[in-house]
Amino acid sequence: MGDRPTLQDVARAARVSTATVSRVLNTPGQVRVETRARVEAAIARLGYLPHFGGRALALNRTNTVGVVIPTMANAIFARGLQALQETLAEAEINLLIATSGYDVAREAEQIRTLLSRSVDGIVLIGEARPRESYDLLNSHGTPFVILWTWRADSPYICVGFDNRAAARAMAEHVISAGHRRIAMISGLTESNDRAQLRLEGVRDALHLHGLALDGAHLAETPYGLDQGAEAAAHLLMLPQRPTAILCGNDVLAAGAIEGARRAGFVVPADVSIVGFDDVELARVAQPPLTTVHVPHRRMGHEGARVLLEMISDQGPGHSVELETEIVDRASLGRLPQPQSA
Amino acid sequence: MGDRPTLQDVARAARVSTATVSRVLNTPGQVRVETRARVEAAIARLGYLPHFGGRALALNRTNTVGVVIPTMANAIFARGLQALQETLAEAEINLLIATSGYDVAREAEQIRTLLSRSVDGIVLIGEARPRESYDLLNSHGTPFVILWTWRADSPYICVGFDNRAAARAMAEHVISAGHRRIAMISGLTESNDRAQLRLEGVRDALHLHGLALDGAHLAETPYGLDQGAEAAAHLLMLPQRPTAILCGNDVLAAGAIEGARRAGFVVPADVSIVGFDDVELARVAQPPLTTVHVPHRRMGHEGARVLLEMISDQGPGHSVELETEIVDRASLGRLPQPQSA
DNA sequence: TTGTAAGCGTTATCAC
DNA sequence: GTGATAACGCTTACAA
Repeated sequence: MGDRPTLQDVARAARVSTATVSRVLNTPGQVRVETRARVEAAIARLGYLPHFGGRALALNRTNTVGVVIPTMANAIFARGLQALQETLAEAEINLLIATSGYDVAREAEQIRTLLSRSVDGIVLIGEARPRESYDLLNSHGTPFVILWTWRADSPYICVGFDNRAAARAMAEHVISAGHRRIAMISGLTESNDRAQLRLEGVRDALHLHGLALDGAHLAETPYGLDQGAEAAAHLLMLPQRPTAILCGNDVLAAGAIEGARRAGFVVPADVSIVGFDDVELARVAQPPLTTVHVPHRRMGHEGARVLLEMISDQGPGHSVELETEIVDRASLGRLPQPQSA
Repeated sequence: MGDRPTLQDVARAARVSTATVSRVLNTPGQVRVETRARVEAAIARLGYLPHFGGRALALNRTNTVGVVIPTMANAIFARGLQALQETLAEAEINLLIATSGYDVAREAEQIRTLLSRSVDGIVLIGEARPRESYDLLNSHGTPFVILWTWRADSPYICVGFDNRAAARAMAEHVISAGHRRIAMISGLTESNDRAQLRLEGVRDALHLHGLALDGAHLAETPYGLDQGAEAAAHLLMLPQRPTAILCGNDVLAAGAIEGARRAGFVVPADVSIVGFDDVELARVAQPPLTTVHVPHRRMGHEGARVLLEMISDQGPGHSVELETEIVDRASLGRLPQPQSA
């Protein structure tokens, strides 16, 4: 006990060579039935399990895909991962998960670790990272795909959606509901391209309608229920009180609803609040959140599929653009159209 | 590109032996400064990263801990994992995450995979699994800890809480609020000891008060918002309509609130609904859920700590019982005490 | 159909 | 301080 049996041990027990045991494991067809039976019996009796390190060394393949996500605490990443894993599991591939805590230096470190482990492929979130990380990835020739974002002219293989366009569409939606005094609670934008793009998308739409997001009406805060609540309370104290608050994700939005309620405002009668992501929280919040539905499961499945292709075909891979969709629930209210634009 | 540099390559480039390069990497103090500088330059220039497989073979250690959870789609596991990972990361240990989908056979398979990868330790959820899995674990001598459950007489190292006692306490709480017609929406109990224990705990408390949970008042369903809603709608159609519904977790409870509302009932005026876990959903639901707070972050941190001890000291490890706590929010209403028991 | 033996990239035990 | 060299467990020509 404690001393793990090796191929040698199995070979001895079955009175064959290690090569034969290896064949039983990998190409059982090449072994005579009786020999095979003897070997299999020995394997079972000893509780033998192949040694991954030895195999990795001999094969230069690990059947492992690595992924670096910002955090597992955000349900949307966890759920995307679940989908990713389901598809990888079908190909008998395991997932090595690392987190960066939204910190680029930590992410770079995690990428090194994954490469060091000879993962067959890597999944990353978003495009924003130092050149060195991309260089390292390329010099090792390890295929990688980027999730949660998609741009027409991205030099990388992306399986995701256009954050900017999606946010712009949501802002348009809010504007066409009659809102003019609009505020935003954004996630931290530093080295988070999804947050940046969503903010830009909102700005795009406002600009198109001759509106703007002045500093006072933009709150930037880490994702969290409390942070959303606090930001909303603050925005609602402003002299030019917003009639609608766009949030960088559903957690912030759910928090914002709570903050608004505590400050004595009724959603959406007094203030409209919309989210982004469409997680369970959006459906449970009261009023239920009008939000942008992100196809997180499809993203996971497609991402896995594309990466698997790159791994087996050694091909360049291809990006996939996924569609988002505005889910109209009840947190967005309609305002009478103002007389003058 | 594509062909990863090895220790040999670095050694050649730095005009030293592989042994010296290895020393620079592992025990830099033993190498003369100038030699070290030369080697480090070569490492940087070549973009060398140690080969994990080779190292695993030579060291018989992988700096990896494996964990098998039912699913990442449930936020509570994802969050527990996040905490687990934070503590492991401090010890430079990586997490290999596998999911079982609440299926014991798949879990057994995943345990084999983890052992095959020579993980230094394993984290499992709950105690319910076939003897063979435990035998395999023991025969390999790989330390493991069990999370999410704790029993005084468990033969395993557990870092968790007493699910039965916690559920009993919640049921007592509901009873002492005056409820007598009580129903439960449980998660699937087959090979899920947490779900079983929570159900038993509720039964314990009811029994103590001369009450019982007849078949009609017990719904067993997979975790999910829709499942909770459906189960609640069904229970509320019963002739002996329950005044309180205990749920196996917060997702079911949040769904139940939705189901009750859609069926025209007001929570908690018409029916009280309580949950278990205390995830974000509980706070966001309207009315906010009265639920059992599970210290998922502490569980992750403590679990990691205990496992790390077992790995380094080779000691037997020790279980840790964590306390749960009832969080009173607004989904539990008080009923006038009935005249007769 | 089976066995022999080289090689995968690292670390560790020796000498020097 | 540094260099040979023998493990570590596995796969895979090549031989038999």
